[in-house]
Amino acid sequence: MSCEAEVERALRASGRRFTVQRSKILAALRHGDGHQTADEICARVRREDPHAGISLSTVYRTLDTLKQMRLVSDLHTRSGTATYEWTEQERPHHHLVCRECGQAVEIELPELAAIEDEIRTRSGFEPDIRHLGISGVCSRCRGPER
Amino acid sequence: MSCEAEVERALRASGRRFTVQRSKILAALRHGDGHQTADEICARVRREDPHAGISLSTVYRTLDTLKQMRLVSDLHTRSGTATYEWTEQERPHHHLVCRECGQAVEIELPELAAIEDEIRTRSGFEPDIRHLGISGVCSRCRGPER
DNA sequence: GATGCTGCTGCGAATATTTGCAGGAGCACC
DNA sequence: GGTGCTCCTGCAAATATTCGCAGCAGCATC
Repeated sequence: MSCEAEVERALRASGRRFTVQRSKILAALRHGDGHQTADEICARVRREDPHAGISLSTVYRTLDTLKQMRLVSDLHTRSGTATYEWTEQERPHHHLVCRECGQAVEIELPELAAIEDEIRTRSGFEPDIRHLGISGVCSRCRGPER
Repeated sequence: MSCEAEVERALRASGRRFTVQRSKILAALRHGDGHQTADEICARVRREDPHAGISLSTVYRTLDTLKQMRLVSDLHTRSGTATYEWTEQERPHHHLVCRECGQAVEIELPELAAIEDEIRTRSGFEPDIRHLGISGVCSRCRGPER
């Protein structure tokens, strides 16, 4: 899913439309450095194409759509602002979010595949564990105490 | 941690204070049926004690504090409003949140303990996987399609 | 039981996010 | 290339959540 055409196909396949705005948001998502807020995405779109303004609502709505299509995942840290990132299908990863300092670190957890199977078998729910936000305390914040 | 006195002790131990407001929010959290929004908690406090009003900011702030103390966990579904619940330390559980209909179902996943160890060993991060929101598609929403 | 330090609260304002509605624009079909 | 059906967008308003600040209230200490 590295090419815009594929996203377009996916959108069409689910009865959605491929619009100029969506295309631009897509580009912004992929040109960005991973974790961007809705506001940043909006600003980036405007920067890359100063003429075509785009409304923040549209950014939120598009992100929501892409989230439902699993092309984008979001992360709520303690900062009060959610960040979004393009889901690299090649390398799923998760985030360890420190409860103390709010820092988020990436980690890969291939072991989770087994849990997915477990859920699928036990409840009929089709889980999508490709981007968890796991809370806890990072080693730096734990350090001084113990 | 079923008794108010214990929470009081935990608060004190971390240099925080045990206030009337916190006590009431605590009660509301435990008298409620599990998943309440900040607004509902605020309303419940006011209902149980019409005299002492309590501000919504305080509810949010207290929830944040309790979250940091791991006594409360939150869940963001697609509805745009977060819900909070008292963390039953006796029976950790997780939520399967359907991407289509937004419904959240509880599930127990003791297998996650192994993943916690894995994270701890590999990164020094002390994870707290006691209440995950796992997104996916529930069996009901999957049903009609296939 | 008075005092002082500092965390907590309430309030209002600032942000973040969602939603209703009317008009515009994809896209399938002719 | 025109038509119609819907989905999508922009805007503004509604909600949800956080934050700054001044005053109040725990709690430790005397």
